[in-house]
Amino acid sequence: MTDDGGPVLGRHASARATLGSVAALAGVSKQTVSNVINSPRIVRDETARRVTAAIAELGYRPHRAASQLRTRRSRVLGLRVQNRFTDAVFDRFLHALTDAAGALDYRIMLYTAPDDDAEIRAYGELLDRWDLDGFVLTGTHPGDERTSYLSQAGVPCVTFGRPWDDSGHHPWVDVDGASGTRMATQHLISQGHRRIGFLGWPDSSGVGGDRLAGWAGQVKAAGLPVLLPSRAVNDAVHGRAAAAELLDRTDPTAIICASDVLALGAMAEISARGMKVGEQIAVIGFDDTDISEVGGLSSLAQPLVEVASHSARLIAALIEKPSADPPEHVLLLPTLVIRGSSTAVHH
Amino acid sequence: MTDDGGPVLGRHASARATLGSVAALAGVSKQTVSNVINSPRIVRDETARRVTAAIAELGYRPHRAASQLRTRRSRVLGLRVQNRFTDAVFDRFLHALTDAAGALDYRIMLYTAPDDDAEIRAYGELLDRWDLDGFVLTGTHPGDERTSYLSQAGVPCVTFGRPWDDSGHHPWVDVDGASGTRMATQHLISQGHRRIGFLGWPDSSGVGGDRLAGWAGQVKAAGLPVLLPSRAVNDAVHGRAAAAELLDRTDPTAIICASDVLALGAMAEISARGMKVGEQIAVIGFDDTDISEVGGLSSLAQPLVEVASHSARLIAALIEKPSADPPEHVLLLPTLVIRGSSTAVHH
DNA sequence: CGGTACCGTTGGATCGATCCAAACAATTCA
DNA sequence: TGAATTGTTTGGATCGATCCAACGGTACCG
Repeated sequence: MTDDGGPVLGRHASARATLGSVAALAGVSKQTVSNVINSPRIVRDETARRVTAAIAELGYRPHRAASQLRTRRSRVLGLRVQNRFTDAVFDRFLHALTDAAGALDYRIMLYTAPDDDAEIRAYGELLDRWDLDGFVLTGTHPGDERTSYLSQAGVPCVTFGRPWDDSGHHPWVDVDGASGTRMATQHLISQGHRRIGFLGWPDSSGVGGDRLAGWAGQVKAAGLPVLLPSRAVNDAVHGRAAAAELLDRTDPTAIICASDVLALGAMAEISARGMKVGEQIAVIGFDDTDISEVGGLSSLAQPLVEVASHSARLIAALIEKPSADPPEHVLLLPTLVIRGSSTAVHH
Repeated sequence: MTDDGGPVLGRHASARATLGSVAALAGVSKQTVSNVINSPRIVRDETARRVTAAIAELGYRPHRAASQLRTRRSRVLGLRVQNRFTDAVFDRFLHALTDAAGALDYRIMLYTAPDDDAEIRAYGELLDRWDLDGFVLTGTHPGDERTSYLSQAGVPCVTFGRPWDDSGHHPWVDVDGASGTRMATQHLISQGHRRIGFLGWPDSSGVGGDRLAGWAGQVKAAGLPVLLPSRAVNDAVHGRAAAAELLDRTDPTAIICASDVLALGAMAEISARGMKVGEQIAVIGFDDTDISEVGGLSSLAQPLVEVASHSARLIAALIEKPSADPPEHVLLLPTLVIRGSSTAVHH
């Protein structure tokens, strides 16, 4: 079999390039080649040029496993695949994170776990066998023990989501849900609404509580009645039932929902009652998923690309120079995307 | 610092267990320990017992990078994160695949690529630097060059999706969309429908063509009019417009859609015209996403857990014994989940 | 002119598992 | 009993990159 041209797919080259072969071609030692790659400053310019040329000519790519064996650094981050994250948000985040990590030369390795305890049990294997450099955790919640476990073990991690109880000795990135629902409320008020309800999740702590608080605060600040929220687990069927209850009990002209899925349920209920979404009752969702676009649903969009790039940046920093500085926290604002569900004329 | 108890998190143990330390404890050579793990049959029972005990006592876990350096096997599979797969299907597949691969001691590593060419360009780096053992490809389509590229390079791969043109020299797993839409059509006929339309994607080859063919075949076989399908790119807005066009042009009493997203658009249009979905016009979607559950949309559910476990099994087999046997192909049937959108009384 | 300092470079040991060939033990057969 | 056979176990080299200690060379200083 002949070499089929170039180092595009190393597997086919007659012999894959190694530090040694590059060194031989450049007429220097292996160590110098390594230095050119890892600590360019200590190498003389002219030497560096020769080595760089040799690297290019051979299409040399450092072999991770070899490096990893010596340094105990894998350049791989662990990410748990959630069964159902906040709906359709997870896969967009996944894509953005893979990109952002890749830009810093990190890769994402997936794992699953039925619950947090199982996840914690899985860490040992992922660290011992695979040398993961760190974890990106999503879906933080009150009582979350994962971060304290990891930081105690000295393993770098970032969370997408604030720590809801401990003081947060790790870096995190989050989206300010309260500001989002505050914006949504303000928008509805400016459209003339006076009875604005909230359709949330059963759990009033964590993310759900945050989104609820923004609505409640703004409604109260405007001197409007704070209608008791209705609650449902995050699927459209329960959302619809809870919306029905909310409509019957509080007679609102607008409903802000903790998620698009709940909003979908609410819209279904409103339509089923022969009313028009946006005209008789305004609805605003959260997450700006496909659902929103179809249904003409106003919704709060999370800046997932930014969340991902900050996450990658923070964990890379933590891995590369474990500093004593206080960890950085990033809180981003969602964007209100206005569609027909909150702007059609009403009354 | 003292050893904080047990090998749960190896990083903290005073010294991590290696083949050597296990061998010393068991009073055998490193090679024998390795044999116990990798080729148990050639080791005497009593020796194996001693070694196994030592492994347990030290909480030994083989270090992948070391093994990988020697064997060129990483036990890692590459998977491209699609921006938008067939909606909400991807993240469920991802979860199932991570699980299924994990059960065979493989891990999933993600990568992104804007298009197929970029993906092919990315293979080199993933193979050379990371030693990926193989790829799980999704979203196959006519003209797909990824599989031929990989098989030419001798890299194992499985596809979720049939090869739509080449003869398929690689194993694949797919869901029989035509059978699905055939079942859906039959179901509608049994509900008394005579004018059954189809709302599909612009591209009539590949997945979309398959789903369309099932509908067309069954309608024709029943001696009913084959109404010219309407087509739209896969989002609800275009789906709604295309549904409007279909309703105007062919006056159907039922519509089968190539996806739930399109079905959502269709339902929106039907409601907007003051008609009731299921009563005046039946709708059936594809993928059985959350959308279906809320909207009471009948839909074809893909058996993603099975797809994932077959995919994992097939690629693992290919990696572990690259045989000359013809590659295995698995075609699974979707399940028709019947809801109100296709059963409410009509006429 | 010898000594200290620094800079760039080098050889060799090392990470932890697996490959291979050779050594050893147990069993069979002439 | 000795030789041939089969079955287990072992030492040492190896994968490819990085760590570390030591090297020769140039510059500067007293």
